[in-house]
Amino acid sequence: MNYDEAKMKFVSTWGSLGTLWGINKAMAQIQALLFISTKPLSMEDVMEDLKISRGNTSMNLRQLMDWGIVTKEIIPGERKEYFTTEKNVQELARIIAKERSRREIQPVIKVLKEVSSIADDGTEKTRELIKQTKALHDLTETADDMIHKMATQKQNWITKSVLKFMK
Amino acid sequence: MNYDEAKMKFVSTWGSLGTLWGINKAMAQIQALLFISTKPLSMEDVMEDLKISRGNTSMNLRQLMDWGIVTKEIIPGERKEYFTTEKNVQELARIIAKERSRREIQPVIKVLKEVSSIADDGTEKTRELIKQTKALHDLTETADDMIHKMATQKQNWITKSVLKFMK
DNA sequence: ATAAACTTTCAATAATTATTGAAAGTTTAA
DNA sequence: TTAAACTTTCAATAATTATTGAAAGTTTAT
Repeated sequence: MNYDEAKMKFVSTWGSLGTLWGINKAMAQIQALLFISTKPLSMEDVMEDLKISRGNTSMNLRQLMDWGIVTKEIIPGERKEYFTTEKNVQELARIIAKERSRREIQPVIKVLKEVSSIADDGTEKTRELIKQTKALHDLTETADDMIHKMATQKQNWITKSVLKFMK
Repeated sequence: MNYDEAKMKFVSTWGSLGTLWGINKAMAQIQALLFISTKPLSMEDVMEDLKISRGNTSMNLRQLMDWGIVTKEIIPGERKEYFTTEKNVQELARIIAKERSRREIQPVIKVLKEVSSIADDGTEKTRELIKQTKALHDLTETADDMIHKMATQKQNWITKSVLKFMK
């Protein structure tokens, strides 16, 4: 496998993994491209490389900036805008975990709390609803908390020692 | 909020969260319905409650069974098939984590390994590709490992003490 | 064996989501 | 100020994904 093949394979695989971290294909591919680039890329560069339209590129770059994963880079003497992504995987994981939590998990936790707080009228079905949504609430909250804390860890040793401990 | 409102709210919220654990809306809603039901439900019950077609119900129940989250229940003297879901949230989390890992994360780890193993031809771009995909490989593998181990924990104390430790 | 009760399959259709491209908007240089 | 270089917006369109419903398939009771 040569460089170009490897690059393509990486970009398309990472793109299809987009769903896993809740973003669309083009967005994930653009990020992947920037992630392995040795220098900032212009919109032109991205369009050509991924063969996607200008509008698509513009919108997805904007979204990546909203997520805080990509930043504009001004290159002196250049008219075009250039883009870079966070290159540190640990930091990348932190940002993604935080954003997904805020956008998707927190709202669900809120609903689970509301639903599990309805008045217990003594019927079996109400009791079951309360019991089960409460359990989901606790699980979701714990998992969210955990992911957040893990992603926040600046060093890796703690993670590794926890893993070892859990073996 | 009364029982019916709470139920609806829970089912639709859980449904929209489907994407988070990688299944579609109908599938997540069916699971949610079974999760708070005090007794096994027939296909008829599910169809009526969620207002979805027979075909849709059948296909999604089958998928839930493939995931290992839902099981058929034979009720003596009844012709219809009845369905139940795993009621223990911890066990549910374990199954979901395992399946998602197998279906989505493992294939990506494999590609990252392949891509990060190409020959280093000494060029800057190749070096960057190798370096960055290696970092992603390690991160993905560690995260996957971690989630897997957490979900496997039968008791909760260890999780709680780890969280406390990380505060 | 047959028919009723039920489930599955799958081509057609609907709903949703992503993408394009061209017009409108913005910035910069002269 | 104007025009070239560039970016953004958004209605139209394409691609993808979910859903339907009816025909085919299966099981069970008689």
